[in-house]
Amino acid sequence: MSHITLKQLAAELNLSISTVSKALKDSYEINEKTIQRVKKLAKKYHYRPNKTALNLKNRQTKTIGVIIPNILNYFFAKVLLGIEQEANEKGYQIIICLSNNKYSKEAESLLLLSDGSVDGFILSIAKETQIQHRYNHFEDIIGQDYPMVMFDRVSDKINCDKVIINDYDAAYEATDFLLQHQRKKIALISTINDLNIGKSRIKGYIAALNNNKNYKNEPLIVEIHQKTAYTTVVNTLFKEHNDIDGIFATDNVSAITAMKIAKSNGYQIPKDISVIGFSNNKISRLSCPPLTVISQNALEMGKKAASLLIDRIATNSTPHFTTATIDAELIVREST
Amino acid sequence: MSHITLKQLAAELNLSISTVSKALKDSYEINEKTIQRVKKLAKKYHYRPNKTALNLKNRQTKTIGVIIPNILNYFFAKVLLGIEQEANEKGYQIIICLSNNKYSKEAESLLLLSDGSVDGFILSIAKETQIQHRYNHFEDIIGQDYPMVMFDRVSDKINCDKVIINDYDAAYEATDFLLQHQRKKIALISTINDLNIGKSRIKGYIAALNNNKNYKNEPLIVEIHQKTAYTTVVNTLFKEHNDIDGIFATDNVSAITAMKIAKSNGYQIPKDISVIGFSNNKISRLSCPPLTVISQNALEMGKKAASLLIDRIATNSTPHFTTATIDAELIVREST
DNA sequence: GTGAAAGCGCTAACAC
DNA sequence: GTGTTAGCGCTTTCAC
Repeated sequence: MSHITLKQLAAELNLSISTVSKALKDSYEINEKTIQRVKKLAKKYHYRPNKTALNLKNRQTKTIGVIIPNILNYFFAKVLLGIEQEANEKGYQIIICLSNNKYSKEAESLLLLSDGSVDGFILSIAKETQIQHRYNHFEDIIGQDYPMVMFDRVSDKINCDKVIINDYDAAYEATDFLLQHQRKKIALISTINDLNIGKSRIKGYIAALNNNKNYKNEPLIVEIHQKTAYTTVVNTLFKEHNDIDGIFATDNVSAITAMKIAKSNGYQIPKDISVIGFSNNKISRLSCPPLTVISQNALEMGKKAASLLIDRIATNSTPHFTTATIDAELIVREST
Repeated sequence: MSHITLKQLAAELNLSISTVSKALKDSYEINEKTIQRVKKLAKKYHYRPNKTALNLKNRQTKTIGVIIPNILNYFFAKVLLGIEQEANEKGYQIIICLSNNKYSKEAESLLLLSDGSVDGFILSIAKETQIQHRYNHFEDIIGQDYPMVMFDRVSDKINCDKVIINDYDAAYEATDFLLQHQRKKIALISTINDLNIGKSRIKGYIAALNNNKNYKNEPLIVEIHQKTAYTTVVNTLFKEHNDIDGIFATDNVSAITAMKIAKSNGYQIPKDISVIGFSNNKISRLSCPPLTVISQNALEMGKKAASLLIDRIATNSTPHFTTATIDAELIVREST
């Protein structure tokens, strides 16, 4: 990190700094021989323009701040992959902050990076933030004219570009798929009831049931609030409703836990009970049986978020914000 | 991003820039009343010192470049989590690049960030890089005096700080555990034979077998080279060796595939066959039966890597590099 | 064809 | 107690 500077090159060449700078850019002003001399020495010392100096001069960093609730979650990891690909292609770097679903960490990250460290933000709202409806930190950032794109977990309250999937439609489709397969009692298991996306999925589930004339049962919704509670909650569900023949879970840990318990209770999958999960991650492919899921197309979401942000950075004037919807997709495997 | 500057504050207050700067820092030189006036206005405009300007002035970025082979891999994601935690605590930000196990992307990332964008690097070598033994890009970076810490997939050829687990010992322990449970024919399945860590794990496996006087069989090592080949390779293994009663896999997809095939062939787990995987990830906890694994303590690795790097950045002189070994741990579940 | 100077936003040594 | 100046490394306008 003892980088050579224009100043040092200029001194060694007995030229001025500006001449060296121009020579390196093949300026028409500079004598061809000088250009060669300069380039030769620059090469020798592996000269590269200092990024920080350029950032200061250009008043931009070509860097995007990405704030993600949980990097161990396959969905978020894959969105990040998409963001990184698109950003790199457009010449941007990614600074990553992990909110761990905490409001405080999210707010702090936003604050730390809003000192000119980045040109804009891509984020998905932390669970705690969404539960507490504390959006002031987002408003602050937008108030400072930082471009911002929210994905997946977004909020109506915030005015910015967004990338989402249609959770309502996806849940509707999943539920309807179960109905098409003559399922008579379908339960929904959700760990994310506090989130807007969780609420949309419930609505889609209910709508699908209501729109089906042959379906006789009431919606049956089970909430899981603690990581430790999966097994007990699902056990209770099976105990109280031993005629369940379909499960739609808003996450795969729930779905797979349900399959395990169903199997241990003697159900055959998918003969006696069908199960659909959410997110096309590794567990869904490796579970037994492999799990039918709603795939959110996380890579596309990431790419779209990045391209929206970069466009916004380029033309920071436009007043109209867009909400892009990425198609979700039912991937049918052996659990249905 | 229309940040207010000292200059603007100074103009509005009819003071000089340096007075404003000092006032904001409670300098003893400045009149208390002036300090208050300055602070009030600064607060009003939410003044924050421009990070880029500070970086230029201080000749450091307080940013670490992290280059990771695959963010969808739970192990790497968790290491990243550890790096982020430690780095944030010490006031550093993380720029992330994903090499996708490609040499070209790894080299390019290193190049892009070595223009003063970061103060140092943390990375795990891309698979392709390790297969091709192309380490010139690392040497370049070190030659430029950039501090660098490698974790998990490291190379003897490169002189820098490292954080690893003892793959040999871990594999030895896993194999020995199977031997203690009277397993008579233990196979090793590896997807990472090209990697140094893969080779160490094989050595540990072989050593454990050799040191056990009662073990009669030869080491039985199966390599998987393509993502599509898991099922066929494992099927062949079972066909050729129907007396296998133990499997140690260097990754969990192999381990779980093996369990699936074993089950479908009528084996009971762990009665007829025991299986051990590598990495304490979600799949290992949710598989049926839950998989016994070697846990690499990824979070600790990340933290250690970050703290090593930050120490190195602080005192860039020291000539001696350390290799920290993080304890791996056998987590026993129901597959053994 | 080359160089001086200003400026990006900030800090700090040094005047006054 | 306040201001001037130089400098971090670079680009670019304007002189010569």
